[in-house]
Amino acid sequence: MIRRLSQARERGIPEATVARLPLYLRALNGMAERGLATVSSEDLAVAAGVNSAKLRKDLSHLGSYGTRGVGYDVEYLIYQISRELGLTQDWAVAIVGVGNLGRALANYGGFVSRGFRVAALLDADPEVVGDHIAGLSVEHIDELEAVIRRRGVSIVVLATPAAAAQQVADRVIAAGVTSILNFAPVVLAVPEGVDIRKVDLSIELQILAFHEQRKTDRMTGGPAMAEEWPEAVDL
Amino acid sequence: MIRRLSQARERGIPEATVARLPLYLRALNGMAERGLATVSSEDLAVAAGVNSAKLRKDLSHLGSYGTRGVGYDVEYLIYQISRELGLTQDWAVAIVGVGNLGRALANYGGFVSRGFRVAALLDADPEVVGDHIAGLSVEHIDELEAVIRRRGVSIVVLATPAAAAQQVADRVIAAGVTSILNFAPVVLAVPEGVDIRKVDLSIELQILAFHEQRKTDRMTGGPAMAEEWPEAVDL
DNA sequence: CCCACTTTGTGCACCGGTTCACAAAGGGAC
DNA sequence: GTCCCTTTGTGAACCGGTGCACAAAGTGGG
Ligand SMILES: NC(=O)c1ccc[n+]([C@@H]2O[C@H](COP(=O)([O-])OP(=O)(O)OC[C@H]3O[C@@H](n4cnc5c(N)ncnc54)[C@H](O)[C@@H]3O)[C@@H](O)[C@H]2O)c1
Ligand SMILES: NC(=O)c1ccc[n+]([C@@H]2O[C@H](COP(=O)([O-])OP(=O)(O)OC[C@H]3O[C@@H](n4cnc5c(N)ncnc54)[C@H](O)[C@@H]3O)[C@@H](O)[C@H]2O)c1
Repeated sequence: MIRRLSQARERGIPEATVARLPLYLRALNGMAERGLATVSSEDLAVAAGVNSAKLRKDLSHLGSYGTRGVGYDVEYLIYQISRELGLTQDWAVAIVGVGNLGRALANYGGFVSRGFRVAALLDADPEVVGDHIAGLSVEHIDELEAVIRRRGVSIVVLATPAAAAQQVADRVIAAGVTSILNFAPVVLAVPEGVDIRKVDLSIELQILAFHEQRKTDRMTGGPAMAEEWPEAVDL
Repeated sequence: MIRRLSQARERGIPEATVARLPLYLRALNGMAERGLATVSSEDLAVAAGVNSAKLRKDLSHLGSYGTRGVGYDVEYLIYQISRELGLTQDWAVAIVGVGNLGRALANYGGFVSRGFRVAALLDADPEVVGDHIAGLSVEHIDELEAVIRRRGVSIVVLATPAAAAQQVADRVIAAGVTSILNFAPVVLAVPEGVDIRKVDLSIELQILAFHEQRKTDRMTGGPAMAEEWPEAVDL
């Protein structure tokens, strides 16, 4: 029986599933706070905003933790998902680039709570170095490698200007970090084995604008059916 | 010939393509600045960090703008992508919730440049209302509907605490907005026809942690092959 | 102990998206 | 005008992911 479970979990959870686990975890935490002991896939799916079959399939990748006819034990599922995501240990995060965004991130309490700890703030600007933010003193970028080593930093958040991001990423990777969350609007080139995730406000807005345009086009009849666009367009 | 193009563009660009167009646009802008007149799919693909076949297929959804044997005209392609994304008009954006994050966003110059204009800042805290940020005065949330109407706001950025997000979203949607960029860590329930995009720092970090754990597991031999997990785990 | 009811876990068909590989198209040299 | 070279645009195979639908498993009541 343990055999069957091991098989189910066979090295490798689909990427799409991994991306949803934090969502389930958040919904479950809400339920735990409200004192629910068990939850059905249907209810949890609604809370997480997904289809219940998808939810069950996702959870089945971790093992067989539900009880047919009953549902899932909330606390136990929280534990299993947390463990799968690696949230049972805590992760030291460094923020590089302490400007508008870097400060907001440093002051943000929301992620300190769940396994992540801001362990260092780094910046190149002598004006900024030494500032105290969220209980930390901003250190100089020259200290990067030393800080990463000393504090056991394993995840770096990049909040520098775009022009500096690649160069900082190179140093961070050379120092042994393999997980980077990048806010700078550049495509970072990184060696195999380094995970980059990017958050790009400007892209999100452009995607929204695209759909918004479609919606209003539809309203106003849109571009004519014939004569889709001008024969030639000068710039 | 126009017929064939119209057909290619037949109402509906794949979502995955839409999400990449801003990336191409950014790469193209860099090239235009460096004075390049034309670019091959291969070069542009490298700059955008994608496969060249994918890039060509993406662009083919907009029309047949390349020249075989030569490549794409940089300026013309910039224009076509901008137009497709709806960036030739400018979009009035309101930011609701002017705390740590809202301020960083308001001060951020990066997206004002490309078709987006921060037209209003709104907050519920009387302490914050009236503050001047990035040339705008923070207005009270009670003014929400009036401000949306008066300034022609069509995209709203939500940067309130999670607890307030749904309620603000409801009002914003009731006021006619159908495009929302949500930074609050909640699943928003919205009617059909409203586009929500979310940016969730905490989820990004959790995904990184998952992979980071896998990497270090691999190093240290990982969880034993047999006895995958304890028979029972108390909480 | 058995039956009716609930809910999980998953086989399977389907779908959007990716990638390969190549025919078709255009440019430039002579 | 012809030939060769480059590069696009796309057909087709493939792949990961989704959602339906249902058998299997477990619960609770009588
Ligand atoms: N502020 C936002 O809302 C926002 C939104 C989306 C994206 N971004 C992106 O995030 C990044 C930061 O934005 P911001 O508004 O905080 O910019 P900012 O200019 O306010 O801050 C950047 C900080 O990085 C520091 N820095 C510069 N070079 C450095 C280096 N080599 N090493 C270490 N630190 C260095 C600067 O001293 C500064 O403190 C930018 O790339 C921006 O495009 C910002
Ligand atoms: N700061 C970050 O780096 C960060 C990162 C990720 C996610 N977030 C999320 O973004 C949101 C904002 O974060 P923050 O750090 O800026 O929080 P914050 O508390 O600094 O700011 C929130 C602001 O929203 C205002 N507000 C509260 N209720 C409101 C309402 N009903 N209408 C209008 N305004 C209202 C508050 O007055 C406050 O000014 C939160 O949901 C947070 O979880 C923040």
